[in-house]
Amino acid sequence: MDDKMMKIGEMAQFNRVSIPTLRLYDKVGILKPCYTDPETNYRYYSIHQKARLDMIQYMKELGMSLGEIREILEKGDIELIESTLISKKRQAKEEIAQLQLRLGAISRAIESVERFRKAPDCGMITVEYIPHRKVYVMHTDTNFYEHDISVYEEILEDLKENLIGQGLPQVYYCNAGTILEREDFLSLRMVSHEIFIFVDDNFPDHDSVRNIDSAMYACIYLDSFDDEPEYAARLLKYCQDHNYTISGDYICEVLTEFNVFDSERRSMFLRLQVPLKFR
Amino acid sequence: MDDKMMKIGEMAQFNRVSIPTLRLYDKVGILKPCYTDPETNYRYYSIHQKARLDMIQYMKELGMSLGEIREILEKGDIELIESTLISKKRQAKEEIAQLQLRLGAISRAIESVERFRKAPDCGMITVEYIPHRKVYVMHTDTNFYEHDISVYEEILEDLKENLIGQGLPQVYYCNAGTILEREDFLSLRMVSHEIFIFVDDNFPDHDSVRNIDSAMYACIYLDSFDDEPEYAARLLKYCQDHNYTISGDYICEVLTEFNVFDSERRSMFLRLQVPLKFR
DNA sequence: CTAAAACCCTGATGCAGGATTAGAGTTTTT
DNA sequence: AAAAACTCTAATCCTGCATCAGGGTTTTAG
Repeated sequence: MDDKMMKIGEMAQFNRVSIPTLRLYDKVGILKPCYTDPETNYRYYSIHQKARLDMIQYMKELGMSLGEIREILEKGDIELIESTLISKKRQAKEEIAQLQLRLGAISRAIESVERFRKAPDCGMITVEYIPHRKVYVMHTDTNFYEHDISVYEEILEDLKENLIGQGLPQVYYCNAGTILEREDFLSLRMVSHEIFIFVDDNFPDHDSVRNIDSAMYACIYLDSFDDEPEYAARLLKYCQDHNYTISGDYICEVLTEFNVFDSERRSMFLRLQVPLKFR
Repeated sequence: MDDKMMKIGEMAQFNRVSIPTLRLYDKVGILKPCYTDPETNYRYYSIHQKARLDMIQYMKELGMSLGEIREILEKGDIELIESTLISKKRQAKEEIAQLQLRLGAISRAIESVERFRKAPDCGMITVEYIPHRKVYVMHTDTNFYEHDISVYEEILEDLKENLIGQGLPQVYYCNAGTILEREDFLSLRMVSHEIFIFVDDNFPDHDSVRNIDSAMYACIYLDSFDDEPEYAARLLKYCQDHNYTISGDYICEVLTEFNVFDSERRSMFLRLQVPLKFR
């Protein structure tokens, strides 16, 4: 015989797999040693079995589970091979798409952290240019300014449900905010029935998607939802003192939200803002 | 108290997670219920804990493990958050790259199956146009035509090692082949010291990478390595009978290789080919 | 030839992030 | 008060191995 029998260690080294792996493959039945000593249970492999091991490794690289590999090897059916490959292709595409979304989300999170580190002090008022943004808006029956935090949590949960219902990845859920109509802000009536989250520019257009035009904004920074009415009033006073013309709706934007510092409540960093029109 | 205490079931439903998940989060210490009845061990959650659960889910979507999440939640350190995010970003990119390669490999495998299904009979001779191809070549000291299959297996293993050494994904390993110099083929000397595999067109250029120009080829199909010399002779005779001018090296190309049909040896589908020059 | 080194065996456990189930206790509804 | 609905702990399962522990086998060195 030209068949040089190899013990499991040689076989493993020859194919750059581990010994436990070969034993596992034996157990699940995808690569049985061509001879097993009935006395000692030692496994002996033939050089020809390398071909099969190659095939197994190749199929694994294609993303197949050992179960799928076994099925294919058992049936040896070309149709099954093809249908499995096609399903693996779809799967790989889906995973890539998922990871792309994740990557985007991570990048936004990193940006958010950066913003947090360089955030101005609470109460600081600025006038700054804010580029175009896109938001996904949900209308609510209740005015959450009238209620306590638990209502806000519920509404947020509704928004999440809404998004998932649209088949959108939850990963967009990060920075939520609210919108107050211009007139309400001007008279400091804290009444809002709109909650939103920011979405990518390439987010598909939709009834619930609203574009917020770029503009100069008067902004005030704060770090708690509870203080919003007070800070909104300060912002309004600032605009009046400077004779600025408020040209659109008021936005309460959650810049960052790290629930890591306080296990009890949300700890946030907010920016209240109103668009201005000059001349 | 405006704190409505929720039992685990309500909390789970409210946040669309499973009950075992909440229990797990309790156990690993990333989300402890705000009150646990010491008599019954019932867990009671506050609505405010939703924020933290949101954060956990968000971090999970970013690809963090529960251990990493715990670390972040425990330390609440912005530096740690940022470094974790950055490492997750790198990780996600790597995974995407891996999946892209897999996707390409799957597509090639599907093509290979297609080719197998529509393959001509053994012994069929054709003259066909074959587009440009790129191969990764390895030179060998031994002439594997002189030896039996085990030497071929070893050389193949060397090739694999070679590829991995280059940092190339093993997934390219699929269709190998051999090259015979023109003169050797003309006198039917089966002597080859070159084994290769096909690589993508965008594979980086390299000493070992060789381009095979597009051309018309005389081809013969067969399904076993053992018959190669006989079929090579038939191919040569065919070319001579038709007065074709052989313009380059002979290639033995493995079209498909399914080690699923025969657990003992490689079962393949081969195409022997020589480029022709007309006029 | 014998002792030591190197190998091999089975079977158990661990990893991650839960799902599922069993058996027993608790709360809520009828 | 009984039944239904809920909760508890603890165990087991999933994947694809890695890593023991405890005990046999083969090979090599002296």
